[in-house]
Amino acid sequence: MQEQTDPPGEPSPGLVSTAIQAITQHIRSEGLAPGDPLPSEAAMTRQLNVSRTVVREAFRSLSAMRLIDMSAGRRATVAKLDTGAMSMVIEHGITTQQISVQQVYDVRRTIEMRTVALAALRRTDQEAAAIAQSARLMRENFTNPEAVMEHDIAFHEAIAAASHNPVFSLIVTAFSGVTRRTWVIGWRTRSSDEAQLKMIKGHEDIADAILKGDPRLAAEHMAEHFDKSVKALLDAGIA
Amino acid sequence: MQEQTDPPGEPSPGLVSTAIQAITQHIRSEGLAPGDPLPSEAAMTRQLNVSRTVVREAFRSLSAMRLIDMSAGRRATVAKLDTGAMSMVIEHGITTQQISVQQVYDVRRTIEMRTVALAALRRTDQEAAAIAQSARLMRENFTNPEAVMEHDIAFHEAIAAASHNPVFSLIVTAFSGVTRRTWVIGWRTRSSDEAQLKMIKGHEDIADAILKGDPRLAAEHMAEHFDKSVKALLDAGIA
DNA sequence: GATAATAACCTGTCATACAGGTTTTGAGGG
DNA sequence: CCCTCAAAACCTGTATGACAGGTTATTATC
Repeated sequence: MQEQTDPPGEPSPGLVSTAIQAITQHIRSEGLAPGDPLPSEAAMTRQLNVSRTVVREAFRSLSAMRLIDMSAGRRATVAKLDTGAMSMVIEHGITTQQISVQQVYDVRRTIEMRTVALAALRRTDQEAAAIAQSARLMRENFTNPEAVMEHDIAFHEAIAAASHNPVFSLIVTAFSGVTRRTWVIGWRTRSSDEAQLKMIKGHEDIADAILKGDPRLAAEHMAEHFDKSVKALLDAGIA
Repeated sequence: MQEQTDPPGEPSPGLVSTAIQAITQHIRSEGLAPGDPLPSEAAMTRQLNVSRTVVREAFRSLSAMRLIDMSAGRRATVAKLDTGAMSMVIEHGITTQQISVQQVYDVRRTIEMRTVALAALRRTDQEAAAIAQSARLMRENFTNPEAVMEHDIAFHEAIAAASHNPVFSLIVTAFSGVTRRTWVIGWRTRSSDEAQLKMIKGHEDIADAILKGDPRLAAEHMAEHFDKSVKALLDAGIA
């Protein structure tokens, strides 16, 4: 069923790349859905006429990108959409100073102005409650920065989820890692309790607007929130 | 210099994951920049006390995500920001029907409304010329759909580049793969030459607005462009 | 001191082995 | 006939050793 006799013309971009393509191609052509099993490594080894080493490196690569799930004993399965790979790319860009935190915030602002408007229009009651809940937990734990941060992140992810567009969720979640590394800096800049509570109030305003189903108001509050956050980071000297 | 004697407490998420973390950690702690060389596989093998198999799978995984570059004989090096991984994630989402083309277009619209405005404000003369050039090439090759598509894609990527925020470029470029799979459908919907030329005119309007440095006008034209594109896809029955 | 040959090092691929997991099979008992 | 449970078959995770071929460092020669 296959003639893998190294057809001439290819400068051989490596067997592993070929194997990766074969696997993704398999997913595509078989129309596999998340959870569906992939061929075993042995099967792939036979099909491609390469060593198990090559096949394994291909599987492992796809697993690293979270396109497939692997676990001992079981065959690999098609994975649900996951933000793992994107997060790593963004983190890599940050740590190697190819992108700045401020640039990430600009993108976040752009995207979240949209997610918050969509959320106001499309949120279910349950989603609105979850968003409000995150804001409330920020206030309740406000003496514990770490907790506030996690609820803040959950807040933004919940809004993205309520936009009912998983691509937005994907991107917003991918940025969460960066947020975890810089959040505290912004928090510290808001030195007084008053300033910190005001920032929390901003979140509650957003949640309210979403609950009321007012996309314009929600976007307005979100813009304000981001402008203040960026200002806080700039005050702290973040490039 | 290392005590990798399997400290208890970890439920062992796999040696490869550990190795991946060790490598990214190395990049971080050494402050490596793109092009800088990483330790050899043998060195990593010794440092982590694992087999070369494990280390290789870790390197290969990072290479698949384009965080590092590998080539035979040479040591791996830190990679420049690349859209490879993101593209694969998006494609995976599309082929497994976890996200729809329309959802991608909504995200593109959101982002490109911003990139076009930024481009109008920050573009260099050279960038403005490149953008205009892509639009012109669309018109010149307009009997060759494939060519028009490639210049269309280049057009949008050039605008993202002119925004001077690599994160936008990253995302826009990641979507190019999806565009390549659906573009023709939208083109065919514009059955008459007139409709097709009108669509090209839309691109020229955008390029002009960027050249003039008018962000508002540019965003307006971009919005119009996307609305028409989405309409074309919907007319063609794309979910 | 420049150049070319050589050695040392490095990655790419293969074969094999074995330790656990997981699913399948099948025998035996109710 | 169905249920239970243990053995078998299959699968992935990791280790080891080997060798081809590419790249860099070394060294000998002119």
